[in-house]
Amino acid sequence: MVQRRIPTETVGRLLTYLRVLLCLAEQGVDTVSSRDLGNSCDVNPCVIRKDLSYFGGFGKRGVGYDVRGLIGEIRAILNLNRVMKAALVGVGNVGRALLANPQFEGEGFKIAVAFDRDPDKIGREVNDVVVEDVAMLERRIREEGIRLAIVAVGVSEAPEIARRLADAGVKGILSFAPCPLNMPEGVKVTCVDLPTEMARLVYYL
Amino acid sequence: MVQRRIPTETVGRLLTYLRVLLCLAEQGVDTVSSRDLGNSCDVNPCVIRKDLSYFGGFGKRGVGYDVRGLIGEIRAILNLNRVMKAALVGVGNVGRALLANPQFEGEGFKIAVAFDRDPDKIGREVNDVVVEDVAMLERRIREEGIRLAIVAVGVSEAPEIARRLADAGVKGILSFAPCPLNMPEGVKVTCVDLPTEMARLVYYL
DNA sequence: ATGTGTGAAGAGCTTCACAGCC
DNA sequence: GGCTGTGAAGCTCTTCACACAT
Repeated sequence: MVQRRIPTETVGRLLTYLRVLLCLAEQGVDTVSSRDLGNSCDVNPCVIRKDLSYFGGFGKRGVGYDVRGLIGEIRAILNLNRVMKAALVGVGNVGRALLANPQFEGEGFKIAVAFDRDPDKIGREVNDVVVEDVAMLERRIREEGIRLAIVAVGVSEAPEIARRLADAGVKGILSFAPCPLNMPEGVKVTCVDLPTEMARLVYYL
Repeated sequence: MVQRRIPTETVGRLLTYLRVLLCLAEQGVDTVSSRDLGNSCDVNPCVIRKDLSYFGGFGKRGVGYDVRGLIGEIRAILNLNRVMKAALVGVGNVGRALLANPQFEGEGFKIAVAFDRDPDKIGREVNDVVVEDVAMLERRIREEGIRLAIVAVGVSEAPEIARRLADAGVKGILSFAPCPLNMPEGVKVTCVDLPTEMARLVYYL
């Protein structure tokens, strides 16, 4: 696996392939061709072969790709072979749903700490995670060496929380607040915004 | 507003601009330059000016863009000026959170019908929407003329539900099930998959 | 026969640089 | 002085076409 120049688009598509491959594996499929994978991912087969060839030849000519093998290769490329600790800030509707989601655990993520400001919630245990006081945020993030966080608080608090997370050493934030977070260089933010996703669909109607 | 050849990327960025502009408007900001907007969106100012110039000159030289005016223009470009009806299938954790989310209403979407298969849920009212039997899906979708749907059911049911929605005339699906839906040509699917978004962040760590 | 791997050609997007306007 | 609007240049990504392996 030689890591050369990788198009940014490729990274996004590798994630799509991984998602579909995990489904195929669960269905007991052993081998998949770039054509079949392309159909499921809505991606041109040429693109798939090119994407994978950036990292080496994982397929067998005349046959296709070994599903489990390819899952491993893509995980290696994307640094997903270890379980990664994450912090959750805000244990409301969204936060609780995330804690309850078994998919995270299954795919290499572990919500190791959760914070809220509500005294009624602090100390409560949700899915093996004890909710802690948000005042402890910086200290606990540093203690646990956490670099990934999920922000599930309101718009009025999100920018402040994000700044504190970044100061404490967090490098990646998944935010559910529909507002800009203005992070310093080196901190990557992904905003999960459902009305925006709906609007994107509208454009293609 | 002349609609020429628009890069696909531009559509995605227009959505980002819109999100940030809505925040600015709420903060009472009247005017914004491509540089300031670029900082908030993490996009090069040149790109913003180019994106907007595909549709006409919305800015004032030496000044910048009128925030409210630009919101209107982008909404017009993306066909977001009418309230759009949507269907929700699956009133579980995620489904209920969506029904409770006031953001949808505020941004031009109205969940007009909701379906579930659980007899205990059918007939219940959640945020002014009565949960209906999923058996009525095709009929109600056609009656309401709905073209947009949110799929919040499990992986085992999602492909079947999606197929039924497409057969009933739905053209855009926002899915929370982490599996391929294999839709026919002409139906656009967006998959909201949080572990995948987390994995994307990991790559940039 | 079937399907991958890959250089080369082609398409599309981004950056540049500066004219034009406030 | 400041900022937009836009052709042209530059670059990256995608598509093509075919050699090569099974």
